[in-house]
Amino acid sequence: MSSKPRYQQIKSFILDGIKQQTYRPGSKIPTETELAQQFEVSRMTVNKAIRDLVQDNLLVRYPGLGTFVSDTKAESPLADIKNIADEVRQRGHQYSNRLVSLKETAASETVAMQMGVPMGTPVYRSVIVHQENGLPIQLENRYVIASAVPGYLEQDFAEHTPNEYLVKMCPISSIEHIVEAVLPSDKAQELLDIDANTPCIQVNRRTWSDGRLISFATLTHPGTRYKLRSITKVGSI
Amino acid sequence: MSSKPRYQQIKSFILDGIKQQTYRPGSKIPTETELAQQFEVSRMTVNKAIRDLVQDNLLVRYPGLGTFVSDTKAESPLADIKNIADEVRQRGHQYSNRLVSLKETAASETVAMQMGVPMGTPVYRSVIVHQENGLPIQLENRYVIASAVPGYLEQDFAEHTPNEYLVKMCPISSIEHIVEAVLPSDKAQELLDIDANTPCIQVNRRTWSDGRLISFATLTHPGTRYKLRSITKVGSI
DNA sequence: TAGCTATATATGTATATACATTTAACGACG
DNA sequence: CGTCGTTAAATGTATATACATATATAGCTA
Repeated sequence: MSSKPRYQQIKSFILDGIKQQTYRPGSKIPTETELAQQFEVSRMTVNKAIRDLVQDNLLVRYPGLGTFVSDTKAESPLADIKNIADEVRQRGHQYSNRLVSLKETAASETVAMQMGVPMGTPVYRSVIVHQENGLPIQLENRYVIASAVPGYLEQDFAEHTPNEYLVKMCPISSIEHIVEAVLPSDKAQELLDIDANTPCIQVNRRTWSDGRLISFATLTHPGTRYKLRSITKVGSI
Repeated sequence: MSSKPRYQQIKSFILDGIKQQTYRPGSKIPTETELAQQFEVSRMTVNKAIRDLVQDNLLVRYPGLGTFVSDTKAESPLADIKNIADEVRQRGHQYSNRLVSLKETAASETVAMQMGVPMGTPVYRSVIVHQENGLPIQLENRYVIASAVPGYLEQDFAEHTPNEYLVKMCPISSIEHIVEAVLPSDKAQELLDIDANTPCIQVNRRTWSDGRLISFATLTHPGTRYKLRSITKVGSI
């Protein structure tokens, strides 16, 4: 019956303010002292809440000035993969996809391990083939923690990808990509219309929202049809 | 003349311990209380130092158990592949390499195109096999604009990688990575000791210093022995 | 023997307080 | 009119302390 920690409540308050546009990008949020008075907590508790949000890139702080809502969306290496639909359209090509499977299931042992949840936890699983000008370029096999994204099964993925729905529902705070080279499984060969000897890039992606892991996906691209590109600005060395 | 904050000194102490392998991946570091006594600071100060390192994915904490050095693969936002030597050593393994070729040459047509210089421009070319515990894990084929990095040929690459020398010589301002999946060339098969059907990740990397392109490299990893990992904080809402 | 119960240990949260550092703004002075 | 110094405001660092929570272990009990 323990309620959430006080600093979590303050985080939620600020997060809501950002979502509701009460605090707009670039604008100043109340000072630590003000929030401490408002919530009747010590300044250090407010400090912890704000520190967390700074870590998530939602706020920036300037000593002597105040705390402000970030206006820059951190440019992400591998950001391109994030929105394959946009990427395809940006090339002036036609994007389409084919929903192979979409259902609620219980986490298997391997899935449970990847997602750090108990075996049998309810998850949504979707299998989608993304196509560029009708040619399959990516096989997406995704698991989502059911409790985190209600309404996932009712989505129409013809127009919007599952990922687009995800980022709309919960603010993604962190993404992990593990990239490897593999040969395609039988199922992948069939769905991507390639033969057994076509090397593929496989991206294993996990996303977190506010510290909680909410999705795990494997994205398989035929090496002959797809490349990942990332440009990184380096501060100083 | 202000010295560094106390918590920074404690961070450095722990970081050094990790680098020197005093604290190995998976092992337990001293408790907050112990560190507080050792440094004669309050527990909260130690807490701050450790929190920072947890945020950087260098440590993981378990309530009731202790604080441990992460054993996950070097968190390389692709940019950090640059230091494969460190990455290997951080895993507690032995790094070595084999210099296959190192000489000055004139840019061929394809190289010239990749680097955006006239054909025949003097470049240094090096071919190196990087090894983890004696097993080849990366084939590096690198071209460097000769005028940008004098002394490149005289380097001893046994201890330091070409990349380490590069970043020491010129401050890298930008890095481009293009990742693809390929099957290895005959030469790559031989040097990496793999067969023709082993899928490989090939990273094509170009680096700029102060707006000028200074190097182009292709890094080939057997998919069975190497994965790229990247974690990205996202600021979206 | 299986299971329950302290108990010790280590991290997690929270408070009240103090002083340091950074920045903007105001005002006095030349 | 511009410059310098003071002050106020805000975040940054640090301490001492208290209690909460999570985990493993040892010992007791049925």
